[in-house]
Amino acid sequence: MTEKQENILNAALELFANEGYNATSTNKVAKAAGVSEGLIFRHFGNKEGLLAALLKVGEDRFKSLYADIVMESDPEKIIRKAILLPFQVPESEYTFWKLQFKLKWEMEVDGKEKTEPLLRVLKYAFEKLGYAEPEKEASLIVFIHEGMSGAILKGVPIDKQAFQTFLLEKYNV
Amino acid sequence: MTEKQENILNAALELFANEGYNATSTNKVAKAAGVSEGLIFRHFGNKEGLLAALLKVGEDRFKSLYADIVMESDPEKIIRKAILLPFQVPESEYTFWKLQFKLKWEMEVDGKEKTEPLLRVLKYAFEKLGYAEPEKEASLIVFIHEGMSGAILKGVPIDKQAFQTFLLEKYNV
DNA sequence: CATAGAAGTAAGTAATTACTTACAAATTTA
DNA sequence: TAAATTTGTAAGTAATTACTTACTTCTATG
Repeated sequence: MTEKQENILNAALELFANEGYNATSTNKVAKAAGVSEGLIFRHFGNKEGLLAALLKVGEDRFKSLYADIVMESDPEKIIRKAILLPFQVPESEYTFWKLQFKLKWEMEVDGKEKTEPLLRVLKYAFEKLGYAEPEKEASLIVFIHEGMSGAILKGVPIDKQAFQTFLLEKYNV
Repeated sequence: MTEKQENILNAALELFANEGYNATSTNKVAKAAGVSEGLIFRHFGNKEGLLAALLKVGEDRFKSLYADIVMESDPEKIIRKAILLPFQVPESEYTFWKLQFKLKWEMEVDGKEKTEPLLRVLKYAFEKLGYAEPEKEASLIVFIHEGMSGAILKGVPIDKQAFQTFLLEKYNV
């Protein structure tokens, strides 16, 4: 991974996440990266390849985000960790997650299968704790995640610390 | 509003909502509407004007959606109606709402001020009912709305009837 | 019915798009 | 150090883009 290659990826991430994939030309990316346009195609084949390279990095980020919680066995801790999840994303990664959310709507990158392991472990946790509707409780957590994270990433001002406490108390965890 | 004008609006709605605004050329809209491309510009000025015309229709739809709940004074009924809100959107309007969600991410159409009246009335209701954190409870409802509606509009299969009951019981309304 | 204005079209336009090609410089390998 | 490969660029390309122009057809009204 050369320096210019990283410049391209950084510029593309910034532009795709803020202006959108379709609204960002390869020309714009090249200029922002301080690189000739041809180099993008040399390294990534085509515009989609550039996006794919960006999303590849994301896979690991998803896994490391879910890893800790999926391996947990104590149901209360599972729910606690699940609730804490969106609050633990460092602000330095917001651009990346904004891209994730944007693509979910701009392209048909569903992300449905990405939340699937989280849903499964949450369902298990709610089951163990005797909730009447464990599957729906699990979905509800994910919906809250999506709604709240979407708002945060779009810049709606939220007292994250206070909201985190609010949710933890709601679920007694 | 002539017939061809409506054809343009219908075609644009369908294409913008499913393929995205930036990914849809005026040429594509014209062909889908069975109309010359020039007619789009005669009637709507430019591509943005076409989008604006589409969103104008939406304002009324927002208002009629919120009207019933904002005028309610009984706190329990407010919460009940707020929860029912997303479930009452007829499937025939899904394309329109998909466009709303898509634009929120594709352009910087925030929609923050659109949920503001709902937030206010919900905060009032939770206050009256003695909830400790009425403002956060209100936000939570909106987050659930956004997360759930997003999933539904993206085609994730959900038993809407069952989930509606689940939420109503959770809030005892 | 005459005529003005609105509705509609076909065939353009310049600019931008994603992508290529031909070639040079840097770096690795033998 | 010579050869091969990789990294990089400048200047293209054809296709597509949003939008215009010049013109014709419809439709309402005095």
